[in-house]
Amino acid sequence: MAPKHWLMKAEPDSRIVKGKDVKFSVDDFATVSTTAWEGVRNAEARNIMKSMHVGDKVLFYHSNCKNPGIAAFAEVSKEAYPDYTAWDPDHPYYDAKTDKANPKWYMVDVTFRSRAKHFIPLSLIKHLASLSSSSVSDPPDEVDYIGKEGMKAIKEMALINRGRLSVQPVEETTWAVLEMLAERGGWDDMNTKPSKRNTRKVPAKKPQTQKTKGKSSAKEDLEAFQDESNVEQIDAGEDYEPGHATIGKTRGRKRKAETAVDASSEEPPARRSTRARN
DNA sequence: GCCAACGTTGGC
DNA sequence: GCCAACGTTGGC
Repeated sequence: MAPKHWLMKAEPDSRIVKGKDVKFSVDDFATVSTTAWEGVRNAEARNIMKSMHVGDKVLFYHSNCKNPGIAAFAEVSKEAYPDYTAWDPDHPYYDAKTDKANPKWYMVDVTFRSRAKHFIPLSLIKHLASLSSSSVSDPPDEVDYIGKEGMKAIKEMALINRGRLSVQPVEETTWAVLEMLAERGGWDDMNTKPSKRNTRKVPAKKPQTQKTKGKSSAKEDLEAFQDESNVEQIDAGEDYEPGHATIGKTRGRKRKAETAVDASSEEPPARRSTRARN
């Protein structure tokens, strides 16, 4: 089967959780070469990882930092196996509600391939996405090489529409566009920042209740991640065992959140938002 | 550090 | 099974 494409977020800046630094930057990644993507504690992201195969392509994304964006290219090097860090009480992402007899959290191994020659800032991606708000538009001159199709592909990225998903699918054409951007660059003199005014502004603010809006959009593509079928227990220590540097350092995967979801059995199909938006 | 967006929990 | 309250993500 042709390799699929994904985007995975890590935090390049230091952040201490339970006394441990969860930072994992592109430099850290290049140094260790292969890392166990532990710490994902969101059911949808976990299910997506379970659907990955060796050889699938991964975009390594810098999140929760000054300049978020795509920093490197990587590849899945080991399919999903139980995330043993969930059972370690001292680990930043320990989850008391899961046990070895019935693993709840999984991780894959990801191997570094190359740095993006031109770091692709989220601000550029968002800027391009905003240019074609309604109809499909031509790209700015600086990145005209991505074409209209490239603009469309970017606009449909989960990164734009599902901002909080830490592990997300990337369409093949979108991958090609991003690869091209990383290779050619050209936007350095472009103003991709939203400019002064606060883009996130929303009219009347109403503390709660906002969840009502319907953004139904791009979650359709996320279908097919239900999985069910339990990846059977695979021993976690094949390439490096717990306690090894890779783990000691911990990366900045997603934090906790989530739970419930499966409880007794494996989750129901594609549960993304449970409820939330409608 | 703020806070909007949105995912999760728990009462009913 | 709905939905308000709460907690987290992550851009800015």
